Amino acid sequence: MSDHTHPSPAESLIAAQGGRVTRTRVAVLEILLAAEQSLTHDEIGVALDDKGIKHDRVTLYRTLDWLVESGVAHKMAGDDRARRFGVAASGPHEHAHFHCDRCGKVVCLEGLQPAVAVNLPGGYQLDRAELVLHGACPTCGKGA
Amino acid sequence: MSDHTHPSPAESLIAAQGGRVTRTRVAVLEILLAAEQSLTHDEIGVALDDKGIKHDRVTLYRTLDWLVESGVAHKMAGDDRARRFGVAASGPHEHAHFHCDRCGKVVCLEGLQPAVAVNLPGGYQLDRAELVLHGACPTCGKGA
DNA sequence: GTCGCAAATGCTACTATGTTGCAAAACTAC
DNA sequence: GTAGTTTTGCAACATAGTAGCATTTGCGAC
Repeated sequence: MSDHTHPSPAESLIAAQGGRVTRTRVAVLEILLAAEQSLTHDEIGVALDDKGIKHDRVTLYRTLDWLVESGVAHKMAGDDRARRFGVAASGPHEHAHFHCDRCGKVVCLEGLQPAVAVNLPGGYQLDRAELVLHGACPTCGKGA
Repeated sequence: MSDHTHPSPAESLIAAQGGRVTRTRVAVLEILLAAEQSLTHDEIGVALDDKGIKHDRVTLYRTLDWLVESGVAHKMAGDDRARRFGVAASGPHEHAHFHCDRCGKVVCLEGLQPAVAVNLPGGYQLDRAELVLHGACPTCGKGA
């Protein structure tokens, strides 16, 4: 489908993970890269429709799963039962999330990881910390 | 069912919220109070069976919902799609959670709230912070 | 004590989210 | 172009949570 004059960043990112460059993966990754906030399966599916990319619900799940396993994307459980996905930027998992309680959007706050120098009680072994901030995003905070 | 010689802490806690003292609510709250970790609907349902309390799945959902709305309990989204519930101790929402990546259990770490002196980028209004620590709990950490 | 009312329960059915298995199609290497 | 493996698409299934409504039950009034 793709002629050799398409060196898009999404394609090379997928190829670097040792995966096949398919139209679905490229489209999904481009959507994730363009989005400033974490997206649900449903939102990505709609964006896929806008692009005119034929897709299946299951394929989308598997594609997202592959992206997460490859370390390209990251998934997180929101307030409801829908998981959200976003591109994992430079750092590994070391970034915080901001959840707007009004519009429900979730944005990734890169480059800020507080000192989680918590005094753990027993023999707890800390591996990584996940910080979720709740409040109002700039858009919603301005209106109210 | 209950004679007036039953001044259990769970009963009085429910009554203090202006709710009716039913066997289901009392039993659920006692289970939550006795549990050291957050429980899923399913786990609470099993515990309810052990107590011999007849219950319905929907009733359990509504009971937990009521407890959360009353401020007695708090709910949180875990790694999978199952929400977990625990009793909200002294503090409001100001406590961290520890998630064991091996056994999947979630415990509430009371009395530790790190300095979330995060420099928020735009006009974000911080309301509250939720900290989830990942790693191994004492039981799992010892075994491996 | 018992009567009545509102809250809570229990049931069925339904929606939403995510998963599994397998055949067909597409991507990559040769 | 052909072969081989991955990925997709479809259908069915599994799990988590919700909605509506009739019945029961706690609780106050009488």
